[in-house]
Amino acid sequence: MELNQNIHVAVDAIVFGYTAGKLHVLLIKQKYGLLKNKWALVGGFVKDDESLVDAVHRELYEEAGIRVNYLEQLYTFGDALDRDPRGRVISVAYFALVNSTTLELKADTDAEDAAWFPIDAVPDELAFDHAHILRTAHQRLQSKLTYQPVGFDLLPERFLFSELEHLYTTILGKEIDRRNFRKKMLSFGIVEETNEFGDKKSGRPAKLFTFNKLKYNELVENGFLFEINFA
Amino acid sequence: MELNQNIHVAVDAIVFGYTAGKLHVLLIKQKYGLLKNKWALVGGFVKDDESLVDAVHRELYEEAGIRVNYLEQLYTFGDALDRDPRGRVISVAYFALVNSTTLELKADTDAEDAAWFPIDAVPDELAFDHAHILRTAHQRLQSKLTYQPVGFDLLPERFLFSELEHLYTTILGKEIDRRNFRKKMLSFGIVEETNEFGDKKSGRPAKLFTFNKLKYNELVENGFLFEINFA
DNA sequence: ACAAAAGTGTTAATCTTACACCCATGT
DNA sequence: ACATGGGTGTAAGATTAACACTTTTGT
Repeated sequence: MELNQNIHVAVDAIVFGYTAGKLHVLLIKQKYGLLKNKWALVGGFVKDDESLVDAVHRELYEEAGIRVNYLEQLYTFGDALDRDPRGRVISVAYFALVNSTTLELKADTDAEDAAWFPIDAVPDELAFDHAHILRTAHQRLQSKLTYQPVGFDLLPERFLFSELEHLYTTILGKEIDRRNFRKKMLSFGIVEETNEFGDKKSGRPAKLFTFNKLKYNELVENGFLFEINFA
Repeated sequence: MELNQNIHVAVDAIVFGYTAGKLHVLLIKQKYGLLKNKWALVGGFVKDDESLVDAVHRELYEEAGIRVNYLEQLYTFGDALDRDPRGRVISVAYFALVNSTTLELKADTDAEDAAWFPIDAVPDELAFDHAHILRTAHQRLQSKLTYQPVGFDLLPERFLFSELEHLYTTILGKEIDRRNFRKKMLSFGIVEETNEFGDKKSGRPAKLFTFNKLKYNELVENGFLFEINFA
């Protein structure tokens, strides 16, 4: 095309994981460039013959060696002309969730290091406008939690009800009535009791539950809306 | 930057207006190129030194001579590599609303013609993947209507309650209980009665109402959530 | 026996739904 | 007087919110 445009297109992924009862985010320490040694979101330039999602998956794999559980486009950051010191770059940001069982990471070419940070302990200064992007993603997660069953994508396939409860209270930063929460969540019919028990240090043994995604999709077809709120 | 990337960045705007009791969308007849004479959304390439929103406003002004009332980023379309026959182009799509009082249009350089189409009578074949983008935007409008007071951006500053009612039923394609709708809408305290009357052909004269945006913003600060649903 | 977390019901208050008649104007 | 759309209240049903004690296990 003869058009003389000099704008570059990147993708960035905000990957959330829930481990040790805390929300974590995946960051990469920059290996080269002006921002060397700063922490940044996983991301990079899109190839000419590659779709945006493919680019995200590629970067996630190359830079951190992970496959995500949930991925959706978040927002395209392209209003600040100087958001990248190397030139005009717009970033299509994606929001991703991984379930905490395998948080294995392998550092690779583009990254000196990849690590999970608790959301309340990310480095003060992130590269580019990534602090801003992260804030946006965190808000999206919070609101999404109430009207889409994304919490399950952060938990292992089998989980304790108390873990689910705790995930909600931690991420939303709100207290919750255990009885009402359980009643409401079970009333949807998308969370099922297994007959296994989780292993815990103390207290009464607790059953493991699973999320029935097929059932959920089926209900959605018929106009079901997931919604979980509490004062 | 030495990076050799050959991806172009465009913006497109889906502009909705509500006139004559119907939802309309703004389209432009292509003047040049392979898609000459096809109808398309307002849009074009982003300049190197221009933010994305600025690009949208510029295109809206250049191609249709309008200023919009509400604008938000919708989605970035960049997965189909062949969505634009001219090369690899990703489009950051914006969702816009204009209030129906002034739907003046002036055609200009990039467009042979600009016109409003009723949403249920858009041309069968739109340029690029614009039919798809339009569908996405239409869904966004429908869902947004229920949890954000965007309906007011489609109406004149002073409007009849029946117009508001009608806007909801038309756009959502649902029936509605007039009494319950009015009660709920008024209960928020963001719609105010003026002491003027609208002019109508027949029936009892009806008061004009206004949307108090300041009040709404104030309420939102304090955690208010607009929500309007009906079976 | 005690510490720790799991599991479980009821009631009051609020919100939602369904429903129909009178009112003010123009013709 | 009649046609047209505007304006209004109430009661039943559904949902949400508030609240505390018993159970099962490990130590």
